[in-house]
Amino acid sequence: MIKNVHGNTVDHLGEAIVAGRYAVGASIPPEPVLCQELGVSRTVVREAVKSLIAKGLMTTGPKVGTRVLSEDHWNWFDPDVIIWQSKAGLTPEFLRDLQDLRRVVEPAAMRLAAERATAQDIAEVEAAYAGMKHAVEHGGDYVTHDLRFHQGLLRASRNRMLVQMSKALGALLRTSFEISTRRKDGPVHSLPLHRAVLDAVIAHRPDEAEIAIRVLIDGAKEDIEEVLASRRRLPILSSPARQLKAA
Amino acid sequence: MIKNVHGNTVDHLGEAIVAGRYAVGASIPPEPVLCQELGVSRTVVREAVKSLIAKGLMTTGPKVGTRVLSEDHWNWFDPDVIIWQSKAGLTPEFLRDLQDLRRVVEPAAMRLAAERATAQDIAEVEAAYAGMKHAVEHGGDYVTHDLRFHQGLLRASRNRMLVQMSKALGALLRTSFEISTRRKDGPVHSLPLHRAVLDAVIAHRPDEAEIAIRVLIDGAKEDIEEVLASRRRLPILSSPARQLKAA
DNA sequence: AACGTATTATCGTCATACCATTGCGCCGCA
DNA sequence: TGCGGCGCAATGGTATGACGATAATACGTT
Repeated sequence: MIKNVHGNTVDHLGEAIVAGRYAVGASIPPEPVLCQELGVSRTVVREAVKSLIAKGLMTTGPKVGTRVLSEDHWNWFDPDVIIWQSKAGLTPEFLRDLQDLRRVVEPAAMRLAAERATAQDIAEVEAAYAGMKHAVEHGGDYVTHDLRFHQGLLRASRNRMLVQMSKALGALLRTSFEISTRRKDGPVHSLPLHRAVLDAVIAHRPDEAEIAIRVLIDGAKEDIEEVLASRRRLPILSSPARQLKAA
Repeated sequence: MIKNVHGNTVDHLGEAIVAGRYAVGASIPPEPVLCQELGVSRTVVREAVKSLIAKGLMTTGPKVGTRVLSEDHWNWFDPDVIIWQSKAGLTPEFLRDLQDLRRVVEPAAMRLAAERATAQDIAEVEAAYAGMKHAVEHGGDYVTHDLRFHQGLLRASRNRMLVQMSKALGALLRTSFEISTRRKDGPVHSLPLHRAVLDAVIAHRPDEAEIAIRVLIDGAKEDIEEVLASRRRLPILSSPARQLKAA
């Protein structure tokens, strides 16, 4: 498990920062101290910090130390940052922001997908749909295929920025889907809705695709809010994001 | 000008990669060679590479070398990546992607802003508007205030993701605005349109705000397409993005 | 009391050495 | 002659130590 020291160090520090374990604006322990705490060389610490700087989490300067930046400086579309946030605990604000984003991005992306999707794009999404259907009928992993379905459609929009978002949204979608599927009959209900989206895209009907995805998202929204409301007393949702790191 | 070695190295490599000077999938020269070419130590090269890895531009591995990843792996919302892309030359595809994104994001953001904007948000945008008005009436820098206007409204959406986009969109918006203002009477025409957006937000009317911003964006779209079409024979647009680095 | 200078803590850069991984070619064997 | 395993070496990964640059702090001078 102790594979590469660098990655572990970045994760460790990134998680700590995103979790708010260091106050924003405050200085992190000096390099030599961190070296000792983490049991790694200064080289590793410095390279890890450079990575975090690149992600907008911190700044450094001689004598001023290494300071944590405020949240509106992070690169919120960096998959790592999203994953760390997921692990740190999905706050209502974070879920709201992401849900807003989904409502903004996916309908528009479906419109573009309906105009631009290639045969290969469609084939991939069909495969994902088949997986979902199989999971509903014979049991199995529904969420993974659900994720592939949505990301495939995002990719079909043929817009680099939207594709980037599909990566960033991965963690949210997975969480969202796991919440939705927690309700009995969740998949059974949502399957035809997915079919409607896909059919509209195949038929090159942007308006229908947009409407269909809206229905889907709003359904998920209710599920999330419901679970969120009942979670006040519950512990943090176990982080499902780790599995994304492979991609 | 030779301030910090690290930043220069990152910029140098980042630009080279985004400009396509290294074929995707191909290996970059080994570390020692880069050290010699750039005249810096191996430490600096490694830290720079770590930064670029964090931005999704490359991967490394023992013996396999440092390979540049394909475009759909970059973090397209990283301000640096956007700037490098701008410097490398704004391809029609890139402009199309960003224009699509603007059409997707800004109307939705205006809706949210109309619902959530605080008094301070409004004040900032009003200040920007005043700057625009002053520039129109007495001459001066119009584009900078135009940029502040739009970014202020994005921030007013109170959504971290959208705020992040406002930073990433900065380079595009500036370019877009400079193209638009190149036409005589551009500012004179767009000023009342900006006023309409701001008024709608102040009045908390999401629908009106969305419509108003749509008019604004579509106007800019025409300008961009026109300039783009007439640019076939012209050299690359001089990069205006450098000035954003201060922020 | 105010200002300028000296101190010093901390990051920035460089240099060197050795470890770990892995692609590739060599060698031996069938 | 063909194939498979084994070892070499290239390349990034990590560790260490030294010195430079910078800016916050404290001290001393006016």
